[in-house]
Amino acid sequence: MEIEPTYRDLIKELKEKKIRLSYQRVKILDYLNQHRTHPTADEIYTGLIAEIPSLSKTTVYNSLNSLVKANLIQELTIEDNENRYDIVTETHGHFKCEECGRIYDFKVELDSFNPEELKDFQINQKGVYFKGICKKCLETNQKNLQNEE
Amino acid sequence: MEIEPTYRDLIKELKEKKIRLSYQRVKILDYLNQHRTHPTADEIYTGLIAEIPSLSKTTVYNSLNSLVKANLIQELTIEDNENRYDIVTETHGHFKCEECGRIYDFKVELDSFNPEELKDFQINQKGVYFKGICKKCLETNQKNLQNEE
DNA sequence: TTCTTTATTGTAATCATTACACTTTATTAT
DNA sequence: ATAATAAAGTGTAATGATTACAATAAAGAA
Ligand SMILES: [Mn+2]
Ligand SMILES: [Mn+2]
Ligand SMILES: [Zn+2]
Ligand SMILES: [Zn+2]
Repeated sequence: MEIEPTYRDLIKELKEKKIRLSYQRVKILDYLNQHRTHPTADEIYTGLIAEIPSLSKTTVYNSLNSLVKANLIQELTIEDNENRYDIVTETHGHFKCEECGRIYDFKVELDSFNPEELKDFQINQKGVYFKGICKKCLETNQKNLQNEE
Repeated sequence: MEIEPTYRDLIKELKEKKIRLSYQRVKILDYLNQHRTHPTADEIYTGLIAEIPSLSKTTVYNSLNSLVKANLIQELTIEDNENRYDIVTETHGHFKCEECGRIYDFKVELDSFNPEELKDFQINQKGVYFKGICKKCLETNQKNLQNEE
């Protein structure tokens, strides 16, 4: 696979971490870049299997773990039964709708937030997860109520 | 099991939700009240099996789910492979040490924080999870380095 | 007590993720 | 370029937390 020049230094950095940017991994990265829905490993697998018939689900898991370790992507643990992946590695909040399951991004300023209780702690990662019902679902519910009358 | 008078109104509220405060559930609640370490279902089971030899792990899971639904306890999803439980239901932050696994509480003021992106969303729950290395582990690491010299 | 509902228990099933052994591909040395 | 070495991909089996299910027990209502 031809690699664009802009990726040169990235690849170099990965080489130092001994993480190769293989065909499969680039495709997974590309999928995450085009699908900003915070997909699961299974969704990524299903989305790529047509284009890469040889793809193994194990490869998806292995690749995602490598990419997380290289800090190219972020792993989200919102529900206990599924990990999700995000190509945006900067700290931001995630809202999961308990009705439709969609996950929304929102801005959160946490750089300046260092709680007293964690003084002298080394903080590596900050996660903010909200749950509730999204605007779309609230509107749908409202319409259904009106139709029932 | 004899129930203390202070629980009277609580039990009434639970009755309305059709959730009975059985012997096992009270014991689980009591365990969570005495062990503020955010234990897993398995840790609760192991901690109670000596006192309640008939206890089933399924009961622990069922009870925890009922207590969460009744909002008597809170479910924490920090890592994907284990849910943890907290008798403190007020919103607060959790720090998980990546070295020793301990989970620390910290204060977080989120009542006033309503991100622009979630305008018109119904927010039911706010979770804040930090990860890193705790003070104890950092100090231990430091000592080990000194001894190696 | 008798009827009805809810809870407990043990076992089997589920399902996301990982372990493992093998093959393929990429990198390095000769 | 060829051979040797290291990393990655693949398929299948294992793992492990959680849930489903059916039978039994306990609690509440009548
Ligand atoms: Mn995101
Ligand atoms: Mn807590
Ligand atoms: Zn929704
Ligand atoms: Zn620690």
